[in-house]
Amino acid sequence: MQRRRPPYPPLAGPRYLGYAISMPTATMQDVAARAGVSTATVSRALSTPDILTPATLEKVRLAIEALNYAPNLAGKGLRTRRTNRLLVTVPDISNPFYSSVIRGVEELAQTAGYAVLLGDTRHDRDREEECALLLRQNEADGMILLAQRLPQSLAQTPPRDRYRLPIVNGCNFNPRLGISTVHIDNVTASREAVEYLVSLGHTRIGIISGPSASPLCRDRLRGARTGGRGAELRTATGDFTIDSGERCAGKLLDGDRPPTAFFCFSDEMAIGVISAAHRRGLRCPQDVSVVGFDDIRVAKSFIPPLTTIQQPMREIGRQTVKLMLEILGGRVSKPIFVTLPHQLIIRESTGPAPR
Amino acid sequence: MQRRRPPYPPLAGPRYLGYAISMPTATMQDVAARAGVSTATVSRALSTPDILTPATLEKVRLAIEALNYAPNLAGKGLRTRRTNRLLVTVPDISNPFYSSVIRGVEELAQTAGYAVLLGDTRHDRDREEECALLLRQNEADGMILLAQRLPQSLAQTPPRDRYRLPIVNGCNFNPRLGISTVHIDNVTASREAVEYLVSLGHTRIGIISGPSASPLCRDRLRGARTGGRGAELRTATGDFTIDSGERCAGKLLDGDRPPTAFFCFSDEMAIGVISAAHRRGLRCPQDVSVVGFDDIRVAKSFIPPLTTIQQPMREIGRQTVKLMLEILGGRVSKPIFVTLPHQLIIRESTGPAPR
DNA sequence: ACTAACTCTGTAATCCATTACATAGATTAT
DNA sequence: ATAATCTATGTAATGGATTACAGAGTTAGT
Repeated sequence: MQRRRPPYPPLAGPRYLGYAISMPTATMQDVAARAGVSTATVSRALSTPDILTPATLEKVRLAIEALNYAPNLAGKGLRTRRTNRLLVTVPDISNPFYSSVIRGVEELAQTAGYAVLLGDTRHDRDREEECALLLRQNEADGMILLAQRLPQSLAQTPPRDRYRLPIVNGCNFNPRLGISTVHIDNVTASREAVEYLVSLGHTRIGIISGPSASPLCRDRLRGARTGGRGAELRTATGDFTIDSGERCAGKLLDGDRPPTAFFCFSDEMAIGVISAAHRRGLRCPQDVSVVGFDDIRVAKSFIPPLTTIQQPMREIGRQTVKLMLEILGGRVSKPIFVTLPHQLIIRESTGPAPR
Repeated sequence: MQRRRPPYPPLAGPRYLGYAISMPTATMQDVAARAGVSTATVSRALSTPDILTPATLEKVRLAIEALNYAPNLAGKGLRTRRTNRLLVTVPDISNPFYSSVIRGVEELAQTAGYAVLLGDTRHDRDREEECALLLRQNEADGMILLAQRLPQSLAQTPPRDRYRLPIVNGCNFNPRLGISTVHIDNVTASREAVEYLVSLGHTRIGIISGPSASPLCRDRLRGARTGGRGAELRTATGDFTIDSGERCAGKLLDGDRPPTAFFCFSDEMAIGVISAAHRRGLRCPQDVSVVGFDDIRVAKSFIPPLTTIQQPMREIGRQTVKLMLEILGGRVSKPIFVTLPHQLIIRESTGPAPR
């Protein structure tokens, strides 16, 4: 394919080295020239083929084929002010809960023609702000927040207008923020988990929480307290990882009047708790009962299989995208709160309290 | 901030709804106007501040501040032909091995000023091709392949020129492809794992492999065969998930002369194997020994803690990015193969063969 | 047969930032 | 003092695609 000679000297910088050899990218102009039509027609052939004469369409099709043309999305995005990209922020991508949610996000995003930009914030506030900046720089059409904290820049918009922002929150439900959310009923779920432990006769229960700043954890704590009224609750704060679960459990188990049951805000922490107990010669569920949260893949194959609160992780991801599409389509006139069902799955990590 | 009135009617389409209220995006022209300079100067203030007079720089700084300006990356990318984005394809983001590698990718990419585009291919070939298309559409500067198969479009470039393509392969090492790779020595690692089982006295060993198409699995099979010479090897093919491990183990355990030891190509499959064994009343390691692969987070806290081949997952991710940066910088003149160290970690899921 | 109403394409402005080249003003050299 | 050399900025072309508007060619209406 011939490149038109630019009447003005092109950039001196190196052109895409890789492409130079393998994939000389044809532009729409090249296609237009080869098909003997204008670029407008080529553009229409791609976006609104029906309004073209079949003969014209065919000419364009052939030229596209011959040149192996693929539209440059930067050019398109510049003009349309759409990137067809969604930014997803997570505190830790290697956490199986988040990676499952992301899978759901990816699935629906892809179907809707969006690519997914990943922002692993590593629990770092600066990194969260950087991600928010990406949104302002038009790197993405919208942002799905799975990370705990909200970007500072959000604060500039008054709460009652925030529903219009292309921002959807996953998991952390806080109606006062005014942004749409997809979540489960954390209060009820936690209450049920602790009630179940109480019903097994446990009177000293350890609660392994997550970062206390997040609404999610506050809700779960509230639910746990309601469910555990009458029982003796001891709380420790982890960060959802196995290691933190192990650490927290260690602290409680080595203390005075150790709990006979634990309710953990993630399955990974539950695994850490069981592991810590195991190391101390305590068997699960005979000596300690453990309830997790999420029902990650490994939960049902762990030994013992974990009793846990199941969250529809993939569905949470899908629904955040669905909400986002509604917002981007301008079809939303108030914040929308989607509550998905959870379920207490009773397996073998829980049993009657030791007498 | 005043918007200049366009001499030509702007697009009718809806402007970014979300932004309309909260973040009216200033352009470089707005900044230039406010600072009383040209856009060229604003651009220079951002990219080469030293060549400007301190006074000018300050004027621009103030204007940027006042307008809360953030450069539009689409415009920038269009001109510079750089996106500062890297595409990473994975067969399954919810697989903890891949999500850990991605974490490493994210880390270094971010440091180098790149954003990460995620392509979860779900083991689907069409989806892989779609990702490859993204590269041609200038959605990303380079592609890091963690997915098994190589995109069809790669075949168009002769192998000896492929090192220039902005494509780096993670894990799947195949020198004949001609593209740079980061990997461990899968042959040796597998040999060591099986040799270790043999040294424990096991003579019937089950090998739980992954998709046989991938070079990675072929290498590991080869190593396993070398290490298991003399022993009786039985192979089953899974897809790295817990469920497939369970299924494969079931098949071998329920068959004739069941293995007393298993070597699995992923920790998740190892967990599946132990779970399947457990269901059949077989204890690990007393009745069956199991060796996994990867050393994912849960490995050391599983019960029993898994004996496994440790891969430096984060480092693999980081190194792929490092390689990519070299390629994008044009500093590479032949394919580069990086072999990172692995280590057999002996924990408690392996023991002497039952007599 | 002649105008009105459509259809299909083309022309050119536009999105935003970058940068080659031009130029005004300041500095140094002779 | 005059020419030569720098420095700091501005002007305007450019990247690639989209689309409002204009215009040529058809078809339909009276």
